[in-house]
Amino acid sequence: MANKIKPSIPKQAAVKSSIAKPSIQDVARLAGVSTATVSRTLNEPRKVKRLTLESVRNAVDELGYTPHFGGRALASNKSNTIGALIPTMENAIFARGLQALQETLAEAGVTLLIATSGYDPLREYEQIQTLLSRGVDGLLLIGTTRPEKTYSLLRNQNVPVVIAWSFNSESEHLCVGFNNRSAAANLANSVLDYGHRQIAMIAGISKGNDRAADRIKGVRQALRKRDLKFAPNTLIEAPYNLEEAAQAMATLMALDARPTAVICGNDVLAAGAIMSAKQMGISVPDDVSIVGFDNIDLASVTTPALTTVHVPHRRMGQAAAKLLLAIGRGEDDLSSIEFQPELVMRQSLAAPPDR
Amino acid sequence: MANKIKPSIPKQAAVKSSIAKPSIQDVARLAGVSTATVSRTLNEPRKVKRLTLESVRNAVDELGYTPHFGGRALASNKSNTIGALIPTMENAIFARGLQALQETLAEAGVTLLIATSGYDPLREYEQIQTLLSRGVDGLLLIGTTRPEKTYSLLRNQNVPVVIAWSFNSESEHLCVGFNNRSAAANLANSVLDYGHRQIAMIAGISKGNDRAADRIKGVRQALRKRDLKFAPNTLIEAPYNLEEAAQAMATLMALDARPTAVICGNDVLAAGAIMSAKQMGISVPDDVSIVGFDNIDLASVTTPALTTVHVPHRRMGQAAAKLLLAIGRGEDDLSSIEFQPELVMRQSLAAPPDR
DNA sequence: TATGTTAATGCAAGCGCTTACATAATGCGC
DNA sequence: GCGCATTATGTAAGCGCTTGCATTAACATA
Repeated sequence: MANKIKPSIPKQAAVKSSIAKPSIQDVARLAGVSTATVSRTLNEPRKVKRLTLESVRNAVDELGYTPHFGGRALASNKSNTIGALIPTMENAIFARGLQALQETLAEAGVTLLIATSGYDPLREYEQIQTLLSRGVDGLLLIGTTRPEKTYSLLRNQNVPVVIAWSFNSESEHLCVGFNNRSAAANLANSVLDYGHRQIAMIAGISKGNDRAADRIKGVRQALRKRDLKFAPNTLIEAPYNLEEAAQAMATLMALDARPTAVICGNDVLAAGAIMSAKQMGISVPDDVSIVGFDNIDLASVTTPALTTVHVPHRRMGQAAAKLLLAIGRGEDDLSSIEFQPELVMRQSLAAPPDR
Repeated sequence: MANKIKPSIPKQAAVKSSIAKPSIQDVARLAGVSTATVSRTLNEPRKVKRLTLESVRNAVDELGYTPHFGGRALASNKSNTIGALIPTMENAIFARGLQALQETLAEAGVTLLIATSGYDPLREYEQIQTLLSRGVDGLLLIGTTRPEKTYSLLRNQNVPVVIAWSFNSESEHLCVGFNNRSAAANLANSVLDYGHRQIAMIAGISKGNDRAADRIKGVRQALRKRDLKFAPNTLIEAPYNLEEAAQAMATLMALDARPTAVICGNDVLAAGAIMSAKQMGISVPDDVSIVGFDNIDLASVTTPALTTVHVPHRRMGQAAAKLLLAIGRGEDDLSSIEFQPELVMRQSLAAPPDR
C-alpha cells in the first residue's frame, strides 16, 4: 500500500503522482503565495489579509491539506500534546477520568496521547520514554509509586508532570487526587459503626499500586484504632475482575471464623463478592455485609446495591487537564488539588447477624 | 546530571540553560562519533561495530536521550503510529477492545493514538485530520456510517483504514466486526421463541451510529418475519447510561399495552431497565423479560443476570491490530474478518406471564 | 606488499514547518 | 501627491533526524 513518491530532485518532477500527501509547498504554490503566508494563515490568521486568507483556505480545502505534525513540532518546538499514562483502559475509573481529561484538553486545542503500563513499572518507564520522544508538553501519571529511575528520567527531561488518583502533599509533582488511606479508613469506620468485628478485605493487588496499598492501610488503621485487626487469611489481594473476586469471597466464606463484613478495594471486586455470595446462598447484607470503593455504574446495579465510596473521576480528569494546561501556559503559583470522596450508603451494608 | 548546553547561535548562546533536551548531536559529541552513527545505533545496530555501539549507548544513557519524534517522522516519513478514533472511552466495549488493540500493537513497537468523537460526525472529521497530521500509518474507525466528506478525505490522504465493530462486505475499507443486524435478529428470535408477542425496545441513539441502527433493524426484521411489529411508543432510543434507560423503562411499563419483553440495544441500557423494574416492583423475568447486548461485566452482575449477546471485543481489537500491522508491512491479499456473536442465556429472559 | 572486498563511519542533503528579518504594499494626514 | 507608520508578504535559516553516497578502516587473498 501507499507507494509514496516524492521527487526532491527538480528534474522530471512531473511524476508527483496523486499519492503523495500535499505539503505546505503545494498549498503555497496553488494559492500563489509563500509558505510563510500559508503558515500564518493557519496559525495567526489575523496577520493575513482577508483576500489572501481566502485563497489560501481554498487551496487547503482543494488539496485536502493537513499540516505535518512532525514538521510543525520540529520547527516550533512544541507539540500541543499531553500524554497520559494509565495502568489500563479496562478499568472504568480511568476510562471515565480520561474521557473528561480529553474533553477538557480538546477545548484548548490540545491532543491527548494515551499509553498504558499494565501496572508494570518497566513498561511504564518505557512508555514515558515513548511519550517524551513524541514531545509531549506535559504528562499525567497515575499514583506516586514508581522506581527512582523513573523519577530521575522525569527530572532529566524537565517535563511537567501531574499525578492523579493519589494525593501526596510531599510529592515533588503536583497531584490531583484524594487520600485513599483516609477514605478507606472512613469506609471501615462506617462498617465498624454498624457493629461488625470480624472484618475481612478483598483488596486490589497492592504491589506497585499505591491506591490499592493505601486502601489496605486505611482499613488497617481504622481497625487498629478499635483494637482490632485482620484475622489470619482474611486479607486477600485479587486482580481487578469479577471471577477472581468471587473466588476470594468463596475462600473467605469458607473460613471457620467467617467474617461478617467484607471490605473490597473497589467496586468490581465487591460486585464479584456479591455474585459469589449469591451463588453460595449467603444473603447480603443479612449474613454478610459487603462494601466497595469508587462508585462506578456497577455499584448501583448489583442486588443489593453497593454501599461504596464515591470518587469524582470526571472532575478529577477535568482538574488534571486544567492544571496541565495552566502549567503549559507557564503559570506559576499552582498547587495540588485534593478531593474528598464521600460515602454512598446503599443496601449492601447492615448490622452483623445475631449469633 | 548532565548540564546540557546547546549553542545553536554562537553569540551569547550560553543561556540556553540546563533545560534543553539532549539531541542526537549531543549524544554524537559525547560518544565521539557522527550523528549518522548514533542514528544507526538506534535503528540498525547490526550495522555498527560492537565497540562503537557500546560507547553510543553509554552516551545515550548518560544524557537520558530520547529521540525526537518529530524529527524522526520528518526524516523517515513514517511514524510507527496508528490512530484509533472511537466514540467514547466511557463505553466499556471500546475500552476493552482498545486495550487489546494497544497491547498487540505495542508488541510490534507501534504506538496507538486514541481520539474520541463523542458520536459527532464533525468532531470525527476533525479528529481524523488531527490524527492524519500526526502522520499515523493507519487508522481504526468504528462503524461505517459517516459523511461522504469524511470518506473522501480518507481517500485523498491515502491512509490505510480498518473499520471495526461493524461488518459490511460492501465497505471500501477492511472491516473487523460482526453483523449487528443479524445478531440482533437472532436475539429477537430467541425472545419470540419464548412466546413473547408484545415486544418493546430500548435502543441506543441510532443517529450516526450504524451499530445501534442495525440492532434496531435486526429486531424489526425478526418481528416482521412473524407478522409482528413494534406497537406505538414501544421503541425508545436512549443515551448510553443507566438513568436514561431507567426512565425509558418506566415509560414503557406505564403503557396500557405493557410489553412482556424489552430488548435493549446494549447491556448498560438493559441494566438500567432492570434497576427501574426493580424500583417499580415489577419482577424480571416473571412480569417482564429483559435482554441486553455486548456481554460486558455489568451483564453478569445484575439480578437476574442478563441474557445477552456475547461480542468478543478483545479478539476484535487484536484482529484489528494484526490487520493494521499487516497493511503496514505492505501485505496485500488481506480481507475483512467477521465474528459471530453468540447468545448468552442467563436469567433475565423467560416465558411471558399468563394473562 | 599490493589489491580487492567488505564493514564501519562520516558527510551533507533534505523531510515540512515556523519565524526573525527584510522588503513591499497600503493607508493616512496633510 | 508626499512622507511616514502600518500592515502584508516573502526570504531563508534552521528544528532533530535519517539516509544515499563517499570515504576510510579492516581484513583476506594473491
